[in-house]
Amino acid sequence: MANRRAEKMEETRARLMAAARAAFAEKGYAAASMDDLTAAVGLTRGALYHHFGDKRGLLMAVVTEMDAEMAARAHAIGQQCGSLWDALLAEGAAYIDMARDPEVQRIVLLDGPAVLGDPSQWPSQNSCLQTTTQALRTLMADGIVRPLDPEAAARLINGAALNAALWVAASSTPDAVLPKAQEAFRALACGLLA
Amino acid sequence: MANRRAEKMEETRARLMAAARAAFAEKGYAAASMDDLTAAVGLTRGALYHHFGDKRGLLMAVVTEMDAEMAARAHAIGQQCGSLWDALLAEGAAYIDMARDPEVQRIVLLDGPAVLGDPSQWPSQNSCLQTTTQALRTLMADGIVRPLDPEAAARLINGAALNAALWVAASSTPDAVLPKAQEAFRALACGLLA
DNA sequence: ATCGTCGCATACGGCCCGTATGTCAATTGG
DNA sequence: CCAATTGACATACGGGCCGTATGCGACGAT
Repeated sequence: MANRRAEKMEETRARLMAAARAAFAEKGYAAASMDDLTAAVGLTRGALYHHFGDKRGLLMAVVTEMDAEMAARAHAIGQQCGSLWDALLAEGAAYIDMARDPEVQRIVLLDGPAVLGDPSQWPSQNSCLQTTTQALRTLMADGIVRPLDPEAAARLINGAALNAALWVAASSTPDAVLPKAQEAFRALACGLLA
Repeated sequence: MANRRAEKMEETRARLMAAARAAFAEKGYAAASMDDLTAAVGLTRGALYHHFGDKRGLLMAVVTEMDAEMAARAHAIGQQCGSLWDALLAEGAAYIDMARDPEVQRIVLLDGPAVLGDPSQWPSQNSCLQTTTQALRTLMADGIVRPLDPEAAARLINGAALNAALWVAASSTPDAVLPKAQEAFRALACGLLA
């Protein structure tokens, strides 16, 4: 069967992406050398260009993967809440929390937008944003949130959370700052209520 | 007098920064060639490294300049408002509006954070953030804004505005989207009121 | 068992950055 | 008024990295 070949191919692909996550997070996108990156998993640039086309393609693959992971995690946390509104708040808080991960911060929040452009136009469609928008739409229909453009509101909410996360992560005392950021986030979000 | 020499030096410095603003805005930081950039104003890389140390130093100088311009402009707009609260809202809206400028967007909002790190730790101290924080502190003392960490609230407000601006700028119909973004911003900000 | 396919390695050219060195004008001191 | 020095800027060099073109060897089809 042609299975053996495909399996191995998938494995090298996964190894390259894992190495990329580590290298991009540690050195930053620009300073990460493709030679070093591939050598770290016993391959060469040939494999990389075969799978991802170019350096940017590799970053896009990594960002898409991480974006999906973040969305899944936030969604799972939201599911555990009673009301949709509480779920929205919880997802925002979870988002802030996840951005404390240096890998997420550097790759998804800093280099991603700079290299790939506006997140809302990524192939992954920025899943976090999509779920938030949908939740807001429902909440507006139920009269819980005041009528606004759902996408605009989702954008601002996510933007606030994102910057809060950056602030927390860059702080010298992240654990002390985190609750302040989350409290301010909750206060801001209440501005959306009807 | 030693003046003549200093004047000429300042002029070349200004010419380099102007060329850098144009090149960084058009090509992006990574893709901007220092050879091309300096040649565009009739100089060589020698002048550049003499004045700014390295490529990053040039970006830092440009960002600092633009950041100061933005802060001054926002502050001027805020001054025209009757109440401090209105001023805060107006400054936020002005911030969103300014970020529609592709130069600001690319240099200050995208490449700046990616290359120089967290904006709140820039030498320019991100003047926008500073004024916002101070205004919030006063508003809290007056009981207009509910008690929160002023820096946290300022961070989130600015973050929301920033992302709104990116969204507007990346939109295919910026003029149609701008009012939606500004309305959503005002709604969010009301969450801070006591 | 042979041939084609393709995943991956190797080789090459070119761009760009940072530094070290050179040069010439302006300034200073006598 | 002139020589020495400073400093702004140009030129030259080395190294690294990316993208592409080419080569090879293994796996799968027939």
